Amino acid sequence: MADRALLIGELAAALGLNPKTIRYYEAVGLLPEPRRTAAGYRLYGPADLDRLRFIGKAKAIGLSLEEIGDILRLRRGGQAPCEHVLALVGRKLEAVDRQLRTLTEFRQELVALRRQAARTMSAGTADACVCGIIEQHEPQRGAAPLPVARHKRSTQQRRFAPG
Amino acid sequence: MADRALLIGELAAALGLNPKTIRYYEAVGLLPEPRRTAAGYRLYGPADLDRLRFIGKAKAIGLSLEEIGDILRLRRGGQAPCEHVLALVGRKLEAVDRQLRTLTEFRQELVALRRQAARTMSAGTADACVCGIIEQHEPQRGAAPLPVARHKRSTQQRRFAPG
DNA sequence: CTAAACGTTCCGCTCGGCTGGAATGGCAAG
DNA sequence: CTTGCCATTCCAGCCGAGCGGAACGTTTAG
Repeated sequence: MADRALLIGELAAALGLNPKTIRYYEAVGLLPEPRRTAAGYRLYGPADLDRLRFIGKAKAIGLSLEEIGDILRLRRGGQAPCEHVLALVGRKLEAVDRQLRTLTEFRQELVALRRQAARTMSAGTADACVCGIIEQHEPQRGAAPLPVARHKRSTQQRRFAPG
Repeated sequence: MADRALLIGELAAALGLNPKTIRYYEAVGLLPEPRRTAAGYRLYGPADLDRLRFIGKAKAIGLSLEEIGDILRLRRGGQAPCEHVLALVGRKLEAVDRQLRTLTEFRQELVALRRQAARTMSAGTADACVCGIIEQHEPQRGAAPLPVARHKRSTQQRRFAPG
Protein backbone atom coordinates (compact mmCIF):
# COMPACT_ATOMS: atom_id res chain seq x y z
CA MET A 1 0.00 0.00 0.00
CA ALA A 2 2.66 2.48 0.93
CA ASP A 3 3.52 2.86 -2.69
CA ARG A 4 2.84 6.57 -2.47
CA ALA A 5 4.90 7.88 0.37
CA LEU A 6 8.68 7.99 0.20
CA LEU A 7 11.18 8.56 2.91
CA ILE A 8 13.77 11.15 2.24
CA GLY A 9 16.40 8.61 1.34
CA GLU A 10 14.14 6.95 -1.17
CA LEU A 11 13.17 10.22 -2.73
CA ALA A 12 16.78 11.25 -2.94
CA ALA A 13 17.80 7.95 -4.46
CA ALA A 14 15.00 8.19 -6.99
CA LEU A 15 16.45 11.44 -8.25
CA GLY A 16 20.09 10.87 -7.65
CA LEU A 17 20.26 13.47 -4.95
CA ASN A 18 21.77 13.56 -1.53
CA PRO A 19 19.11 13.60 1.21
CA LYS A 20 20.89 16.60 2.62
CA THR A 21 20.22 18.46 -0.54
CA ILE A 22 16.52 17.85 -0.13
CA ARG A 23 16.53 19.10 3.43
CA TYR A 24 18.50 22.06 2.26
CA TYR A 25 15.95 22.87 -0.41
CA GLU A 26 13.27 22.70 2.21
CA ALA A 27 15.26 25.00 4.47
CA VAL A 28 15.63 27.63 1.79
CA GLY A 29 12.00 27.41 0.83
CA LEU A 30 12.04 25.45 -2.38
CA LEU A 31 10.08 22.60 -0.93
CA PRO A 32 7.07 22.82 1.37
CA GLU A 33 7.26 21.28 4.77
CA PRO A 34 6.44 17.66 4.19
CA ARG A 35 4.18 15.39 6.14
CA ARG A 36 5.91 13.42 8.82
CA THR A 37 5.58 10.00 10.33
CA ALA A 38 4.83 9.73 14.01
CA ALA A 39 8.56 9.54 14.55
CA GLY A 40 9.15 12.72 12.61
CA TYR A 41 10.42 11.18 9.38
CA ARG A 42 9.67 13.24 6.33
CA LEU A 43 7.19 11.72 3.90
CA TYR A 44 7.09 12.63 0.25
CA GLY A 45 4.70 12.04 -2.59
CA PRO A 46 4.69 12.34 -6.37
CA ALA A 47 4.20 16.08 -6.20
CA ASP A 48 7.54 16.40 -4.49
CA LEU A 49 9.14 14.29 -7.17
CA ASP A 50 7.73 16.64 -9.77
CA ARG A 51 8.85 19.65 -7.94
CA LEU A 52 12.36 18.37 -7.54
CA ARG A 53 12.53 17.52 -11.19
CA PHE A 54 11.42 21.01 -12.03
CA ILE A 55 14.07 22.40 -9.76
CA GLY A 56 16.61 20.24 -11.48
CA LYS A 57 15.74 21.61 -14.86
CA ALA A 58 15.68 25.15 -13.65
CA LYS A 59 19.08 24.72 -12.12
CA ALA A 60 20.35 23.14 -15.28
CA ILE A 61 19.52 26.25 -17.22
CA GLY A 62 21.29 28.33 -14.68
CA LEU A 63 18.64 29.78 -12.42
CA SER A 64 19.64 30.39 -8.86
CA LEU A 65 17.72 28.65 -6.13
CA GLU A 66 16.27 31.99 -5.21
CA GLU A 67 14.87 32.57 -8.65
CA ILE A 68 13.55 29.06 -8.76
CA GLY A 69 11.83 29.77 -5.50
CA ASP A 70 10.14 32.81 -6.98
CA ILE A 71 8.89 30.80 -9.89
CA LEU A 72 7.68 27.95 -7.74
CA ARG A 73 5.76 30.30 -5.56
CA LEU A 74 4.10 31.60 -8.67
CA ARG A 75 3.25 28.11 -9.80
CA ARG A 76 1.71 27.10 -6.52
CA GLY A 77 0.51 30.45 -5.29
CA GLY A 78 -3.24 30.23 -5.64
CA GLN A 79 -3.70 33.97 -5.49
CA ALA A 80 -2.94 36.46 -8.13
CA PRO A 81 0.71 36.34 -8.85
CA CYS A 82 2.28 39.67 -8.43
CA GLU A 83 3.61 41.68 -11.29
CA HIS A 84 7.06 41.20 -10.02
CA VAL A 85 7.12 37.48 -10.31
CA LEU A 86 5.37 37.62 -13.61
CA ALA A 87 8.07 39.92 -14.81
CA LEU A 88 10.64 37.50 -13.54
CA VAL A 89 9.15 34.76 -15.62
CA GLY A 90 9.05 37.06 -18.60
CA ARG A 91 12.68 37.94 -18.25
CA LYS A 92 13.57 34.34 -17.77
CA LEU A 93 11.76 33.44 -20.93
CA GLU A 94 13.73 36.00 -22.83
CA ALA A 95 16.91 34.81 -21.24
CA VAL A 96 16.11 31.25 -22.12
CA ASP A 97 15.41 32.19 -25.69
CA ARG A 98 18.64 34.09 -25.97
CA GLN A 99 20.44 31.23 -24.48
CA LEU A 100 18.86 28.80 -26.86
CA ARG A 101 20.13 30.84 -29.76
CA THR A 102 23.60 31.22 -28.32
CA LEU A 103 23.82 27.60 -27.50
CA THR A 104 22.71 26.57 -30.95
CA GLU A 105 25.35 28.73 -32.52
CA PHE A 106 27.90 27.49 -30.12
CA ARG A 107 27.02 23.96 -30.96
CA GLN A 108 27.60 24.64 -34.63
CA GLU A 109 30.96 26.03 -33.85
CA LEU A 110 31.89 23.07 -31.75
CA VAL A 111 30.96 20.71 -34.51
CA ALA A 112 32.89 22.71 -37.06
CA LEU A 113 35.79 22.92 -34.76
CA ARG A 114 35.88 19.25 -34.17
CA ARG A 115 35.77 18.52 -37.87
CA GLN A 116 38.46 21.02 -38.57
CA ALA A 117 40.59 19.81 -35.73
CA ALA A 118 40.42 16.29 -37.00
CA ARG A 119 41.60 17.46 -40.41
CA THR A 120 44.28 19.67 -38.99
CA MET A 121 45.63 16.93 -36.87
CA SER A 122 45.95 14.47 -39.66
CA ALA A 123 47.42 17.21 -41.82
CA GLY A 124 50.23 17.91 -39.40
CA THR A 125 49.72 21.54 -38.52
CA ALA A 126 48.05 21.34 -35.20
CA ASP A 127 47.86 24.98 -34.57
CA ALA A 128 44.95 27.33 -34.77
CA CYS A 129 42.80 25.33 -32.53
CA VAL A 130 39.98 26.12 -30.31
CA CYS A 131 40.05 29.68 -29.80
CA GLY A 132 38.25 30.88 -32.82
CA ILE A 133 35.06 29.50 -31.49
CA ILE A 134 34.97 31.36 -28.34
CA GLU A 135 36.47 34.47 -29.68
CA GLN A 136 33.43 35.47 -31.62
CA HIS A 137 31.01 35.04 -28.81
CA GLU A 138 29.82 38.26 -27.36
CA PRO A 139 29.61 38.13 -23.62
CA GLN A 140 25.97 37.84 -23.00
CA ARG A 141 25.23 38.48 -19.43
CA GLY A 142 22.38 36.71 -17.83
CA ALA A 143 22.93 33.71 -19.96
CA ALA A 144 23.83 31.14 -17.52
CA PRO A 145 26.73 28.93 -16.86
CA LEU A 146 26.18 25.49 -18.16
CA PRO A 147 26.57 23.24 -15.23
CA VAL A 148 28.61 20.77 -17.08
CA ALA A 149 30.66 17.82 -16.08
CA ARG A 150 31.75 19.50 -12.91
CA HIS A 151 34.47 17.06 -12.27
CA LYS A 152 35.48 17.52 -8.73
CA ARG A 153 39.18 17.07 -8.61
CA SER A 154 41.91 19.58 -9.16
CA THR A 155 43.22 21.05 -6.01
CA GLN A 156 43.53 24.62 -7.15
CA GLN A 157 47.03 25.42 -6.14
CA ARG A 158 46.67 29.04 -5.32
CA ARG A 159 48.94 30.19 -2.54
CA PHE A 160 51.88 29.18 -4.59
CA ALA A 161 55.31 30.56 -3.96
CA PRO A 162 55.93 33.57 -6.14
CA GLY A 163 59.03 33.69 -8.25
CA MET B 1 55.26 55.39 -27.00
CA ALA B 2 54.32 54.22 -23.55
CA ASP B 3 50.92 53.89 -25.00
CA ARG B 4 51.24 50.16 -24.72
CA ALA B 5 51.88 49.35 -21.09
CA LEU B 6 49.07 49.53 -18.59
CA LEU B 7 49.09 49.39 -14.85
CA ILE B 8 46.71 46.97 -13.27
CA GLY B 9 44.18 49.64 -12.46
CA GLU B 10 44.13 50.89 -16.00
CA LEU B 11 43.78 47.44 -17.39
CA ALA B 12 40.99 46.71 -14.99
CA ALA B 13 39.23 49.94 -15.81
CA ALA B 14 39.55 49.29 -19.51
CA LEU B 15 37.62 46.07 -19.07
CA GLY B 16 35.34 46.97 -16.25
CA LEU B 17 37.04 44.62 -13.87
CA ASN B 18 38.28 44.94 -10.35
CA PRO B 19 42.08 44.88 -10.14
CA LYS B 20 41.71 42.16 -7.57
CA THR B 21 40.05 40.00 -10.12
CA ILE B 22 43.04 40.33 -12.37
CA ARG B 23 45.43 39.37 -9.64
CA TYR B 24 43.16 36.51 -8.83
CA TYR B 25 43.23 35.29 -12.41
CA GLU B 26 46.96 35.43 -12.30
CA ALA B 27 47.02 33.51 -9.05
CA VAL B 28 44.92 30.71 -10.45
CA GLY B 29 46.94 30.55 -13.62
CA LEU B 30 44.73 32.26 -16.17
CA LEU B 31 47.19 35.04 -16.74
CA PRO B 32 50.94 34.74 -17.06
CA GLU B 33 53.15 36.55 -14.63
CA PRO B 34 53.36 40.02 -16.04
CA ARG B 35 56.36 42.24 -16.46
CA ARG B 36 56.97 44.57 -13.57
CA THR B 37 58.29 48.03 -13.12
CA ALA B 38 61.37 48.51 -10.99
CA ALA B 39 59.01 49.08 -8.09
CA GLY B 40 57.23 45.85 -8.71
CA TYR B 41 54.09 47.23 -10.34
CA ARG B 42 52.53 44.88 -12.83
CA LEU B 43 52.68 45.99 -16.45
CA TYR B 44 50.26 44.80 -19.04
CA GLY B 45 50.12 44.97 -22.78
CA PRO B 46 47.57 44.37 -25.51
CA ALA B 47 48.03 40.63 -25.28
CA ASP B 48 46.72 40.73 -21.75
CA LEU B 49 43.78 42.77 -22.85
CA ASP B 50 43.02 40.15 -25.45
CA ARG B 51 43.44 37.36 -23.03
CA LEU B 52 41.13 38.93 -20.53
CA ARG B 53 38.55 39.55 -23.18
CA PHE B 54 38.84 35.95 -24.17
CA ILE B 55 38.33 34.90 -20.60
CA GLY B 56 35.29 37.09 -20.40
CA LYS B 57 33.72 35.50 -23.42
CA ALA B 58 34.56 32.02 -22.32
CA LYS B 59 32.96 32.70 -18.98
CA ALA B 60 29.94 34.06 -20.74
CA ILE B 61 29.42 30.80 -22.53
CA GLY B 62 29.66 28.99 -19.27
CA LEU B 63 33.17 27.67 -18.93
CA SER B 64 34.66 27.54 -15.48
CA LEU B 65 37.92 29.30 -14.85
CA GLU B 66 39.55 25.92 -14.67
CA GLU B 67 38.36 24.92 -18.09
CA ILE B 68 39.36 28.25 -19.48
CA GLY B 69 42.75 27.69 -17.99
CA ASP B 70 43.03 24.35 -19.75
CA ILE B 71 42.24 25.89 -23.07
CA LEU B 72 44.53 28.81 -22.54
CA ARG B 73 47.43 26.66 -21.55
CA LEU B 74 46.91 24.46 -24.55
CA ARG B 75 46.59 27.40 -26.85
CA ARG B 76 49.91 28.77 -25.76
CA GLY B 77 51.41 25.45 -24.86
CA GLY B 78 53.24 24.89 -28.10
CA GLN B 79 52.67 21.71 -30.01
CA ALA B 80 49.95 19.18 -30.41
CA PRO B 81 47.29 21.21 -28.74
CA CYS B 82 44.32 19.45 -29.92
CA GLU B 83 43.83 16.04 -28.45
CA HIS B 84 43.14 17.34 -25.06
CA VAL B 85 41.14 20.26 -26.26
CA LEU B 86 39.31 17.99 -28.58
CA ALA B 87 38.17 15.95 -25.66
CA LEU B 88 37.12 19.08 -23.88
CA VAL B 89 35.21 20.16 -26.93
CA GLY B 90 33.60 16.78 -27.18
CA ARG B 91 32.38 16.98 -23.64
CA LYS B 92 31.19 20.50 -24.19
CA LEU B 93 29.29 19.40 -27.22
CA GLU B 94 27.46 16.75 -25.29
CA ALA B 95 26.78 19.22 -22.57
CA VAL B 96 25.42 21.72 -25.00
CA ASP B 97 23.11 19.17 -26.50
CA ARG B 98 21.78 18.22 -23.12
CA GLN B 99 21.45 21.85 -22.34
CA LEU B 100 19.50 22.54 -25.47
CA ARG B 101 17.02 19.83 -24.69
CA THR B 102 16.57 20.99 -21.13
CA LEU B 103 16.20 24.55 -22.19
CA THR B 104 13.53 23.70 -24.69
CA GLU B 105 11.53 21.78 -22.16
CA PHE B 106 11.93 24.44 -19.62
CA ARG B 107 10.79 27.07 -22.03
CA GLN B 108 7.57 25.16 -22.44
CA GLU B 109 7.04 25.11 -18.75
CA LEU B 110 7.63 28.80 -18.43
CA VAL B 111 5.17 29.55 -21.16
CA ALA B 112 2.59 27.37 -19.50
CA LEU B 113 3.26 29.07 -16.24
CA ARG B 114 2.79 32.48 -17.70
CA ARG B 115 -0.43 31.52 -19.41
CA GLN B 116 -1.75 30.06 -16.22
CA ALA B 117 -0.73 33.13 -14.31
CA ALA B 118 -2.45 35.38 -16.78
CA ARG B 119 -5.66 33.42 -16.36
CA THR B 120 -5.48 33.56 -12.61
CA MET B 121 -5.02 37.28 -12.68
CA SER B 122 -7.91 38.08 -14.93
CA ALA B 123 -10.08 35.71 -12.93
CA GLY B 124 -11.00 38.39 -10.44
CA THR B 125 -8.54 38.30 -7.58
CA ALA B 126 -6.28 40.63 -9.45
CA ASP B 127 -6.26 42.91 -6.51
CA ALA B 128 -4.41 41.08 -3.78
CA CYS B 129 -0.80 40.87 -4.67
CA VAL B 130 0.17 38.79 -1.74
CA CYS B 131 3.49 37.65 -2.95
CA GLY B 132 5.56 39.55 -0.54
CA ILE B 133 8.59 39.99 -2.65
CA ILE B 134 7.36 43.26 -4.01
CA GLU B 135 8.49 45.26 -1.10
CA GLN B 136 12.08 44.39 -1.51
CA HIS B 137 12.15 45.58 -5.07
CA GLU B 138 14.60 48.41 -5.35
CA PRO B 139 13.79 51.32 -7.61
CA GLN B 140 16.17 50.54 -10.46
CA ARG B 141 18.94 53.02 -10.45
CA GLY B 142 20.58 53.38 -13.79
CA ALA B 143 19.60 51.33 -16.78
CA ALA B 144 20.88 47.97 -15.81
CA PRO B 145 22.47 46.13 -18.67
CA LEU B 146 20.76 43.00 -19.77
CA PRO B 147 21.66 40.80 -16.85
CA VAL B 148 18.63 39.18 -15.50
CA ALA B 149 18.32 40.85 -12.17
CA ARG B 150 20.61 38.91 -9.93
CA HIS B 151 19.24 40.77 -7.00
CA LYS B 152 21.57 40.37 -4.11
CA ARG B 153 19.54 41.30 -1.08
CA SER B 154 17.36 38.58 0.23
CA THR B 155 17.75 38.45 3.96
CA GLN B 156 18.68 34.87 4.52
CA GLN B 157 15.69 33.62 6.34
CA ARG B 158 16.82 30.11 6.89
CA ARG B 159 17.05 29.27 10.55
CA PHE B 160 13.35 29.76 10.75
CA ALA B 161 11.30 28.60 13.61
CA PRO B 162 9.52 25.37 12.79
CA GLY B 163 5.80 25.12 13.11
C1' DC C 1 57.80 68.08 1.87
C1' DT C 2 53.58 66.29 2.12
C1' DA C 3 49.32 64.21 0.79
C1' DA C 4 46.65 61.69 -2.46
C1' DA C 5 46.23 58.06 -5.27
C1' DC C 6 48.06 54.52 -6.87
C1' DG C 7 50.56 49.93 -6.30
C1' DT C 8 52.22 45.51 -3.43
C1' DT C 9 51.23 41.23 -0.32
C1' DC C 10 48.51 38.65 2.79
C1' DC C 11 44.50 37.45 5.32
C1' DG C 12 40.04 36.89 5.78
C1' DC C 13 35.26 37.30 4.43
C1' DT C 14 31.15 36.78 1.45
C1' DC C 15 27.70 34.12 -1.02
C1' DG C 16 25.45 30.36 -3.11
C1' DG C 17 25.05 25.59 -3.02
C1' DC C 18 25.77 22.07 -1.09
C1' DT C 19 28.07 18.04 2.02
C1' DG C 20 30.02 15.84 6.24
C1' DG C 21 29.90 14.76 10.92
C1' DA C 22 28.33 14.50 15.69
C1' DA C 23 24.80 13.49 18.79
C1' DT C 24 20.49 11.54 19.14
C1' DG C 25 16.22 8.72 18.12
C1' DG C 26 13.33 4.91 15.63
C1' DC C 27 12.56 0.47 14.16
C1' DA C 28 13.12 -4.36 12.23
C1' DA C 29 15.74 -8.66 12.20
C1' DG C 30 18.61 -12.04 14.34
C1' DC D 1 18.95 -7.16 23.62
C1' DT D 2 21.93 -5.81 20.29
C1' DT D 3 23.20 -4.62 15.76
C1' DG D 4 22.56 -1.83 11.98
C1' DC D 5 20.58 1.21 9.14
C1' DC D 6 17.67 4.69 8.57
C1' DA D 7 16.01 9.15 10.25
C1' DT D 8 16.37 13.77 13.00
C1' DT D 9 18.82 18.38 14.31
C1' DC D 10 22.57 21.49 14.31
C1' DC D 11 27.13 23.01 13.36
C1' DA D 12 30.93 23.01 10.40
C1' DG D 13 33.43 23.11 6.30
C1' DC D 14 34.40 23.13 1.15
C1' DC D 15 34.43 25.00 -3.53
C1' DG D 16 34.37 28.71 -6.93
C1' DA D 17 34.86 33.30 -7.81
C1' DG D 18 35.92 36.79 -6.18
C1' DC D 19 35.92 41.49 -2.74
C1' DG D 20 37.48 44.32 1.35
C1' DG D 21 40.87 45.85 4.26
C1' DA D 22 45.34 46.23 6.72
C1' DA D 23 50.05 47.34 6.46
C1' DC D 24 53.25 48.91 3.69
C1' DG D 25 55.87 51.00 -0.64
C1' DT D 26 55.84 54.35 -4.93
C1' DT D 27 54.74 58.15 -7.78
C1' DT D 28 53.22 62.55 -8.64
C1' DA D 29 50.99 67.16 -8.00
C1' DG D 30 50.83 71.17 -5.35
